Amino acid sequence: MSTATVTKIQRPSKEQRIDTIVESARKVFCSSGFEKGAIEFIAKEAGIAEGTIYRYFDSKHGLLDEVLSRHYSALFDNIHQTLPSIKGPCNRLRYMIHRTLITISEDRSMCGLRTLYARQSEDKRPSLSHDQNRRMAVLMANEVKAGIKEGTFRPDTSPSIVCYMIGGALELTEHSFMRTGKTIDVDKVTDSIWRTIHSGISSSDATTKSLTSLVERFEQAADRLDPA
Amino acid sequence: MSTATVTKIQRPSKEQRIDTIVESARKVFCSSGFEKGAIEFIAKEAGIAEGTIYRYFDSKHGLLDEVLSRHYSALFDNIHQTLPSIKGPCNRLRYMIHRTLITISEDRSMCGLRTLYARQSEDKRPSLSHDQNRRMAVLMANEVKAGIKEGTFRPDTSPSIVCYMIGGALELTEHSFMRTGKTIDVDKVTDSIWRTIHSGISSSDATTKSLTSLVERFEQAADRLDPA
DNA sequence: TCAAATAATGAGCTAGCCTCATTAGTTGAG
DNA sequence: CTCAACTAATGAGGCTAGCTCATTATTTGA
Repeated sequence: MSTATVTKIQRPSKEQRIDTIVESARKVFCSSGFEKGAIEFIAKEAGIAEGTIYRYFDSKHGLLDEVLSRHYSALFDNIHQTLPSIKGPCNRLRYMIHRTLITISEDRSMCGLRTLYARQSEDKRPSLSHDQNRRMAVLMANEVKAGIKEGTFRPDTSPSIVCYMIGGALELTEHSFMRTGKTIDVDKVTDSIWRTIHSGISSSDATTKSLTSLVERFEQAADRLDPA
Repeated sequence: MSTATVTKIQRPSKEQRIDTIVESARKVFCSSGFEKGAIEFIAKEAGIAEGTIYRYFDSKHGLLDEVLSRHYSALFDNIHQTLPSIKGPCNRLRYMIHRTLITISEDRSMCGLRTLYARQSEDKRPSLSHDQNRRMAVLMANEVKAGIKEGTFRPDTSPSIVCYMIGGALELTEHSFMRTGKTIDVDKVTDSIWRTIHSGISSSDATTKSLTSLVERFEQAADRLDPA
C-alpha cells in the first residue's frame, strides 16, 4: 500500500502526551472550574479520546492534583533554591511570603482551583498539592524555630500558629484576589503581613512617648552632672 | 371504612420536615463528606423520598448551605449578642477568636465540610456560609479600625490583612484539628493567635535589656545627684 | 516480517442529581 | 359531611458525566 492512502498517525512520547493532557486540563479547569470542567472537554482540548486520559490518570481528582502540583512546584523549587542564600529567619520568612504572593498574582485563573481543592481530603489520598502546602509550612516553621533559638523571636511563639497565620493570610488574599479581580500590590501586602506577624499591631506610641520623656529627663540630669 | 384498615399518614409541618431533612443531611455529610453523601442516603435517613427533598431545596449545594448556615448561625448570634458588652477592640477581637475556636472544637465532624466548602464559589451563587464568613470578617475589621482610631493599634495596620490572618489561622487550626483529631486547647491557641497578632513575634529582649541598663545607669547618676 | 507488547479509541456501563406525572393527604366552602 | 381545589409526597425514570473495557491501531524487537 502506498504512503499516500494510509497516514499512520505518529504517536507522541509518553511525556509529551501527559504534558498535553495536563495542559488541556489546566485550561479547562481554569475556565470552567473543577466540577464543571468535564473530562470530555479536556479530551477534546487535547485532541484525544476520553479513555486515553484514564491510561495516564486514575481519576479526575488525580488529574487536578497533577495540574496544581506542576503549577506550584515552580514556586516551591524557587524557594527551595533561593532560601539558602538568604540570611536570617526574618528575611527568609519575608522572602517566602513575597515569592508566594508573586506566584499568586501571576496567574489568577489558577487561584480558584487551589483555594477550593488544596484541602481536598474527603478521600484519604494525600494529594500532591496538599503535600506541597505541608512542605511550605514546614519550611516556614523551621525559620520560626530558628528565630526563636537565636533569640530574634519571642520564646513563647508557637511556630505552627505563626505558619497558620501566614498561610491563612496568603490563602485569603489569594481568594479575595480571585473573587474581586483587583490586582495585588505584592510589596504592600508582603509588608502588611510581615509587619503584623513580626511587630504585631499594638501601637508603640504610648511606650515610645513615655520612654522619650524619660530619656529626656535623665539626659537633662546627666547634663547637670557633667559640667560639675 | 374502619380506621383499622386505613392508616392515614399524618404529615409533619413544613418546618418540621425541613428540620428533619437538614438534620439528616448534616449526619450524612458529616459521616461521608459532601461528594460521597448521596441524596439517596439523606432521604433514607429522613425516612422520605428523594423527590421530597427537592420540594424544599433547589439542589444538593443548597442543602449543604443550609446545614452550614444553621451550624454557624449559633456562633454568629452569640458573638453578635455578646460583643456590645465587651469593651475595647482588643478584648472584643480576642473574644471573637476564642468563641470561634470553641465552636470549632465542639463539633469536629462539621469542620471538614466548612473548610472545604465555605469558599464554594464556582457557581456564582453567594452561599450563605460564605456570607457568614464575610460578616465575621466585617466585625473583626471594624474592631481593628476602631483600635487604630483610638490609638491602640498602629495606624499603618491593614484591617483586611489582620482579618485574613486571624481567619486563616482559625481555618487552618480547624483543618488541622479535623485531620489529626488532636483536641484543641482553646485557651492556649487563642493566646497564641492573639499574642502574635497583638505583639508580634519579635523578641523585645534586646530592647528591654538595653533600656534596663540605661535606666540603671541614669538612676545611679540620679542617686549621685540627690545626696548632694 | 510479523508476532507480541503497548497505546488509543469510543461505545457503553454506572452512579447519582434531579424531574415530573401520579398518588396521597389537607383544607375550606356549601 | 362531602367534595373540589390545593398542597405535599412519591419513586420511576431522564440525563449527565466519570469511568471501563473490548476492540482497533501503532510500535517494537527478534
